[in-house]
Amino acid sequence: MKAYRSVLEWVEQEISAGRLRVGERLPAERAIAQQLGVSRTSVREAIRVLEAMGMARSGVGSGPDAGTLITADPSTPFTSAMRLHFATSHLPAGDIVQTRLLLEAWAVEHIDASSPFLDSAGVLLEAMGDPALEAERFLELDAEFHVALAQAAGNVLISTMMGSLRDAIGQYTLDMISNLPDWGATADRLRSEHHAIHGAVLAGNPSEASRLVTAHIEGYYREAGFPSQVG
Amino acid sequence: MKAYRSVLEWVEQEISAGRLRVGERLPAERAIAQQLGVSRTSVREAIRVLEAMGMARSGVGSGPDAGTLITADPSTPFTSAMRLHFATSHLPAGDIVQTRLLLEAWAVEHIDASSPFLDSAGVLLEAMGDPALEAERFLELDAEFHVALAQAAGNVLISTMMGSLRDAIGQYTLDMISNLPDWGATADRLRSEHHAIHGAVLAGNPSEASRLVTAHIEGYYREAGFPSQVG
DNA sequence: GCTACCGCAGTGGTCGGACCACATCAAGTA
DNA sequence: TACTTGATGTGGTCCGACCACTGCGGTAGC
Repeated sequence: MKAYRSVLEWVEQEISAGRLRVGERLPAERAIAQQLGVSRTSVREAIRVLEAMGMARSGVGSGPDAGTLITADPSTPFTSAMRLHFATSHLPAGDIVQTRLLLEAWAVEHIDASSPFLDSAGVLLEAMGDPALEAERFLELDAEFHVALAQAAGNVLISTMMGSLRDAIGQYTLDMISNLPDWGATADRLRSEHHAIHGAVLAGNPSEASRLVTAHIEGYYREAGFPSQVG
Repeated sequence: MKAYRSVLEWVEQEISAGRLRVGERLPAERAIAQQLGVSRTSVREAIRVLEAMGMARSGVGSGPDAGTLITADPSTPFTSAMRLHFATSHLPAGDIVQTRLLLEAWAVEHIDASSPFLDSAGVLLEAMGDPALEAERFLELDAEFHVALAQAAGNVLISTMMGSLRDAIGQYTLDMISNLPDWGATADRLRSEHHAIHGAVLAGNPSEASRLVTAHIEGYYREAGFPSQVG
């Protein structure tokens, strides 16, 4: 058993047993090392892993932001893992787009009409209306809009994965703009499609919203000449 | 910029540029440290993170298994991240089951009938036929069967996530057996449902397969008294 | 008495060096 | 020729040191 593994196990046990809770602080590195009979080096390696898992966040100094805090941010590992594996070319972009399509269609079909995230989506919609918007900024807002819709469905796992998928292929999607014959025209089309989706959700028509969002995403990638078949 | 972050960035750049490929070896820790002007400690912290991401595997000694190898195993980060976050109770089991349901229904609906994974699924089906099987072993084979089906759909991301979801709530699912009135009867029902799903897939009836697999999963959790509503 | 400053203490961040366990390979030896 | 043994290079672990940062409290100056 590697030393840093035993530290990870200890932390996981403490969390599972409820002795460590999200928002609380881990003991100081030197204290953990002494308690578990390992070196501070090994403790630090374990904390690095926890950090990569979105389970911890370290801060120097004293006071409320100091020490190592237990967090619960599932998006951290998803995003970075997806990005890295996408970089190895062992995770095809087509698979990512396909998955995004699946999650997103499900999400708009299961939206809670009273969710405050629907309002956030509306605000983003307005922000995207600005015709002077740069393509890059537009796509950022676009991504936020879609994630807001997913959040309105109330499944943290699905909305988290969706956001991470979008992040992983963000640069990729941006690069594809150059394949478009007329970005302005495309942006206009995306705007009206967004409003149609938002409208269908507000009108309580989930199946129509699902149909629209599927066509919306497929349409964009098709227009931009996405190399692999989706949907 | 933290030192170990710069090491991670360097590795990611090397991979993106194609100078490091999956299956190749990373330079020795001491060499990387010298090249990037950081301490070996920082290099090791970065490698720990890569390991947690399923991007590397370290081995001691000399020879083919020695050194740090670049790998591409997306299931590693998903599984451990999901397990940890599930442990914090910030990731509801209901969300996990719901997601699994979504992915699995999609998978059986998009199966490539010529995929060799369908044969693996058949073999697992036979193995599960043994009436002397322990419940724990049965559930393991069950999980493998479902993952095999997902693999037959050809989307690595979806099959990977499915396997990880199953792992994350594996212990949970196992504990739920004690809620069942009669495990033997349940196992028999699961067996026949598996055969029906497998049959529908082989018969080229994806929508029926999707319906069956949804009922299959929902039925099990409902019977075991799953606390939250699914589907 | 009040205020501004300064140092103390405790945190994570980084470093260099040391030693170990392990696996291979080549040189030396029987 | 066959076996032994040492050299070499890898990751695994530990230690001790020092730095940067932050908050708190005591202290000097007003």
